[in-house]
Amino acid sequence: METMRKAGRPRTFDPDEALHRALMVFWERGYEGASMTALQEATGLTAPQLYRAFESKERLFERAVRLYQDEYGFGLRPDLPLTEAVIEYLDRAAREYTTEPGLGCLVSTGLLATGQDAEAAAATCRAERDQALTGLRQRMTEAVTKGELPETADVAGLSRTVGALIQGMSVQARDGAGYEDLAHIVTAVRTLLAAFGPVSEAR
Amino acid sequence: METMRKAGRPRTFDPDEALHRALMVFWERGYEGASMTALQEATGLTAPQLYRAFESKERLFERAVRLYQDEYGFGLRPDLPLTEAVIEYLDRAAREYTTEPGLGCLVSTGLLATGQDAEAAAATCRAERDQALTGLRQRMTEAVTKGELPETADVAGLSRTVGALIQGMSVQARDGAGYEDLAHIVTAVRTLLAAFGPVSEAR
DNA sequence: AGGGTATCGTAGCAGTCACTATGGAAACCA
DNA sequence: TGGTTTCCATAGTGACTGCTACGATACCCT
Repeated sequence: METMRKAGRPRTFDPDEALHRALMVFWERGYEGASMTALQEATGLTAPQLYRAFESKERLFERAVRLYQDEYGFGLRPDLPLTEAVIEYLDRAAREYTTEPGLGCLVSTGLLATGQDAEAAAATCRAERDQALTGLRQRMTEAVTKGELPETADVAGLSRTVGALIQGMSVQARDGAGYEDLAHIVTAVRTLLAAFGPVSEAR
Repeated sequence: METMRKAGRPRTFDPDEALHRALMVFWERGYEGASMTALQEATGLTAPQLYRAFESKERLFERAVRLYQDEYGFGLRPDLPLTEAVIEYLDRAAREYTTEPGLGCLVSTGLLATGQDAEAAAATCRAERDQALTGLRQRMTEAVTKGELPETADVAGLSRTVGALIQGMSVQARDGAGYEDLAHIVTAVRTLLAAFGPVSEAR
């Protein structure tokens, strides 16, 4: 399916590629730390080009976050039993956060404290974090109804705990931790969860 | 012990109070988000007053972080058995991060991604986080030699895990979580650790 | 009283921020 | 070919950034 030809002078650049490069800058430096001039240099574009294609720095950031979620985002695998899914989730985070750019998670540690001018961008990240947390909680309530977890299980607590671990791993990845460092966390959690192995397999 | 009287026109303000108010601004908005004008307004001081007293924005931030650690910082209580100390630590974090300003931990979530001009301030926070992690690890190696933990215990893993939980709790506090929310994490961890209760009490 | 010293308030520094006005150029359709 | 549309590149915009020169002022010590 070909994109409809439109009138007017055609673009001389690929917006998707520009967005990807902008994402990398945001990922590395955060929203406030990524100046428009830095974004221009990284994309090889002029300011008007960026603004015509993405409207504003905030919108560009929103698009970048969406691209990040599409390209690098992940969640609990639905095809695994809950405890295994949690372990796989944490291990995947340990791997993803420490490989390639090694900058942790853009959403988790991207935008936490800012000036009031970046309020909208901060809200974008906050919403994304809330959504991730909600996803965890939903999966766990499912697990209770499926009998994977006992009725007495503290769903809110477990989901927030896993979320906190992910976010903390992102912080540590930003501080230079490698996979082998974060993998220790995964094994520690595995050991802790192993004590509940019989529970997770009982119905 | 009186502070030595010195020559020159005396200060018309209390540097400690100014530092405290500056800390609050940094805490709320982060290093980059806290503009000098915002700091001036919060302290009620002029720019030259701030600069004569604190040299630069970076040094002011360093001082603020040190004050933060003195005033709000905490660690594992050495007078408790390890597992209890961990629980107390997490519960205290849940309380501290969500009460008063409710902004989480300045160090954990203060400065993660920034432009290159804030590199020094970011290094300050990173060093502080490393130190916290080291403190946890030392306490746990002690616990192994004391027999509180088995020789096979993964000290690096446990310390990083507790650190990650703390950092994650700070993120969630910034996102608006209250004590009751974070307390769920504490109880979840307590439940998980309870499975190892016999271990922590065996020698 | 007068020198030494460190503060004061006013005013403004150069540089960067995100963003845009403007006129020409390259595609479309009639 | 003319009209329309959308892009291009150049060159800025005002507002804000962290920071400081400057002359006056208020304390100490001799």
